[in-house]
Amino acid sequence: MEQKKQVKSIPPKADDLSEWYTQVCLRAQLVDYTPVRGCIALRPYGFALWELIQAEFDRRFKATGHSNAYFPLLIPESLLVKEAEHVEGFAPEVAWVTQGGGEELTERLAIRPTSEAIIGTMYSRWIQSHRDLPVLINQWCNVMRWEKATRPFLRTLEFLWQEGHTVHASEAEAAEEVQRMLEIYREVAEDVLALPVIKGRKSENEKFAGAAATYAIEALMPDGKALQAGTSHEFGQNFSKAYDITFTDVDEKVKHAYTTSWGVSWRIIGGLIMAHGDDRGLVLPPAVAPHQVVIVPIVKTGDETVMPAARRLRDELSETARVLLDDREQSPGWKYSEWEMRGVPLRIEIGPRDVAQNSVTVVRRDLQSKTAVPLGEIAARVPALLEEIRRSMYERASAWRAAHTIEAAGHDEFVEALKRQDGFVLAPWCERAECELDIKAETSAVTRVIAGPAQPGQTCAYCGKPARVTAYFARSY
RNA sequence: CGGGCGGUAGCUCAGGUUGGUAGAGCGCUCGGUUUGGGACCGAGAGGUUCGCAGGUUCAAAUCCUGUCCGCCCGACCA
Repeated sequence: MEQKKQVKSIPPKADDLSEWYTQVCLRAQLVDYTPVRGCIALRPYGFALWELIQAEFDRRFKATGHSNAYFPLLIPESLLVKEAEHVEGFAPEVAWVTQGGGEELTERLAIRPTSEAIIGTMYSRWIQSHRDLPVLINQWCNVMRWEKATRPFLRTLEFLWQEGHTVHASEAEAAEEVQRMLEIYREVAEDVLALPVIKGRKSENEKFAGAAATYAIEALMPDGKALQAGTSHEFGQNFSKAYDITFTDVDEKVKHAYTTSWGVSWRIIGGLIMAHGDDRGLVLPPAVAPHQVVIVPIVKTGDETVMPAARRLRDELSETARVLLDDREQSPGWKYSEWEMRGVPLRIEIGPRDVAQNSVTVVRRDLQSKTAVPLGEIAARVPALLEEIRRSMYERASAWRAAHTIEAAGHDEFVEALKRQDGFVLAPWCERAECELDIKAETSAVTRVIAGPAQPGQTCAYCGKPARVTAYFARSY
């Protein structure tokens, strides 16, 4: 019908992912830029999305015995520097407070880039006996890292995240914790957010500053770059020695404990946006969509049947889903575009024709499919439809990732695949740090995670030395 | 941090080279008609004067210098 575009649309996702991404973030009203460089404002719709994601993680943390707590934003420099590798890793991106109350501070205070230092310090006071262990605490908070290049959600100076910090009597128990939490990250990413990820250990170069081992989940973005969507770290006794976290064990000996930390940030929202969005805008996974269903009434002048029917429908559906009845003055077409941009999974159109036929028109955001559904059946079908959308989104993303993951064994094949920058390249690798740096210099790709041990006799796809592992390589965000 | 581009109404942008005192479309407000894919008509408001600070000039949105912010590429980065 009316094809003239009154409102500027966003560029096609495939043409310019960066611009598309920025436009979707802004026009879906998730975030806005602020007068502070690199710091975004989370608007109500974006914050609602974050709260729903938080709830999915938080529920699982609690179910595995963790409690939430809160620690200071400011960390005295003397505490931060106690773990040498840790401070070296974070030093370039720490912001410092040097004045307070109009006076120069005697010791400058770091704005936390992460809280190992302050939490470790507190733990040393709280733990004396093996009976005090394990300590299973999580903190939801903001942190700050002085990044040079920033983008909404993916890399901002200040960001919201969660950091779990646990203490254990044995290395084995700590290792188990690290895997348990990594699995929760995978579960939320895949089963809730429909975001397929690979799970594995990080290389020496890529691991967390001060960690004995780092594990991560990595998602693949449409431009072939990998996005680290969650990390879980084994610290061994590195931090317990630095922060003096000791306990008297059953054998009456004083021992250093084993600690872990694990974190997920709002960066995962950036992953969702890029993985699922399309040329019309955002496509949200139903489980975390602030509005799972939007009802758009089509009211002709003089009609008195549509609005009451729409309100009844809203009340009925609200028992099982988050429903919004959009009764604003704008035209129906305007609302369709608006809610498509904002990623609402299901739209229900109800007009005089529907009312007359005792049905509604249901439109799926992921497929843009329109179906007439009898009014009497819609309430029962919404939950199933939402689940079907999640499954369909996951399958589409999985298929895409599978098509962009290749195995390479020989040097030329490996280098060419990485230079195409088209996705994950799985290859046998020697696990040497120098080799990884060489690969990066030539292809700008790095290891994302180590999938497992190499087959006996395999050689490194890049340098030809004996392979120790099989690793996923890609460029990264 | 290096290279490139940009900043003028809420938004998208024109004006700039040839300095002369700021415009369009959309949005917004009011009234009316409308409403099945971003409706239409009429009236109206809206810029401390063009990111900010200096400079040149009788005169700067326009020229010069610096600076801040944003975007892209690169470097860097759990």
